[in-house]
Amino acid sequence: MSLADFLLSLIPLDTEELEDILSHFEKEDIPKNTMLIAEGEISKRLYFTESGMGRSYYLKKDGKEITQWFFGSGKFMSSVDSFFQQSPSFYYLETLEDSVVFSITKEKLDQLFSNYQKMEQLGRLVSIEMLTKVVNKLNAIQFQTAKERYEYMLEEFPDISYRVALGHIASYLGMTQETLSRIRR
Amino acid sequence: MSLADFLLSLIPLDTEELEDILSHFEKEDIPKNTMLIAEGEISKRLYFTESGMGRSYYLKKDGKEITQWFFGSGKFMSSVDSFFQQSPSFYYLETLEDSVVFSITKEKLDQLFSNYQKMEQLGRLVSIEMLTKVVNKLNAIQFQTAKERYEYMLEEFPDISYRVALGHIASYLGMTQETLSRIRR
DNA sequence: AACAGTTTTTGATTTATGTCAAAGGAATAG
DNA sequence: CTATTCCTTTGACATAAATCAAAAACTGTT
Repeated sequence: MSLADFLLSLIPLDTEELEDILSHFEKEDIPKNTMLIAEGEISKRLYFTESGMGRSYYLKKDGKEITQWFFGSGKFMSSVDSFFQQSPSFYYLETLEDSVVFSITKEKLDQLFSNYQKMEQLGRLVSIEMLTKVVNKLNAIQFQTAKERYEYMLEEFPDISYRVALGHIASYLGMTQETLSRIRR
Repeated sequence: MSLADFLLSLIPLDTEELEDILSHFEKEDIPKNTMLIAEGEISKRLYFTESGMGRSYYLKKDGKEITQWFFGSGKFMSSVDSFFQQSPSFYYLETLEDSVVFSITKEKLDQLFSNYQKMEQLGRLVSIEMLTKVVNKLNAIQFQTAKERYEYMLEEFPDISYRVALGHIASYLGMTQETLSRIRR
């Protein structure tokens, strides 16, 4: 999904406004397995995924990677708190496939927020959508068996299950790779 | 924390604006154990908690209550998706203590959003703060032992642990009451 | 103060999932 | 095309936490 289509699906914009807003973003082609943000860095850019796939993850004390979220086409990805608070990121962000993204800096986004009330509104709508999804995942994780969690994932993100490595999905769902492998069989 | 203080802590407002914004809210005294929203209802109001405490919860298929979130002083409470999408609520919302709240309808809030860009901004900031907290909880729940989860709770919400029934906290943390009781000892 | 109801604690047992280890498959690079 | 590395599956065993059950400690009400 293109950024223009995404914007228009949430807020009405005339051609001029749309052009101006898009001009604040930069298109980038990013190869798979590229790190966009590392732990401890301050996230400089927010990325809109036009095509491809990314994930955020963090490292547990024992060094294990825990996938925190997957970002597919039509989604914004970033280390949310790091980008908005300009604080060191707790997460890594990387592409899992060759991706086309539109990125924007915090300064430019703030310009958009102050120039367009509609962009504030968009920010609010996107945040609430994300909040709802995270809450859904939390409920799924918190009181369901490993099998039910995998079924939740198949429903909520059907494409991810075959595009992404098993280990990434397992940690996303809060279980080991071995358990997920047994469930799938 | 009063609603006025809360607003001013996030966005600058002159006296007139503040007065006007506050006039859209209604103050209510709500006794403890009052149900504000039941499952299946469409949430009519968003509540700002000035004092007291509330929680949202849902029922599993087996009838067990799962606490989804606690709302203390200075927080907005509602069934987020139900209120903003005006869809049937998946959650119950109830007070756990006598509470003073300021409530607002969706129509009035939308008026505020369109009259004041600053209110859109506030909506965005509040959503992102909530998103960050939910993500933190998710991380805590997903890969920590029951004991570590309880410790996370003591840090993040120190007051809740002694104001709220054990069973409510246990389900919030994704464990049984018995387990939490053993951890506490 | 005593009762009824609720909430918390304690004990014994079961179970889902984690851990460790190794083998089998698939992907990537030279 | 072959070798190296990475990813997935399978097996045996360990363990944290759930379940079931009952006793003990609170709480509020008459």
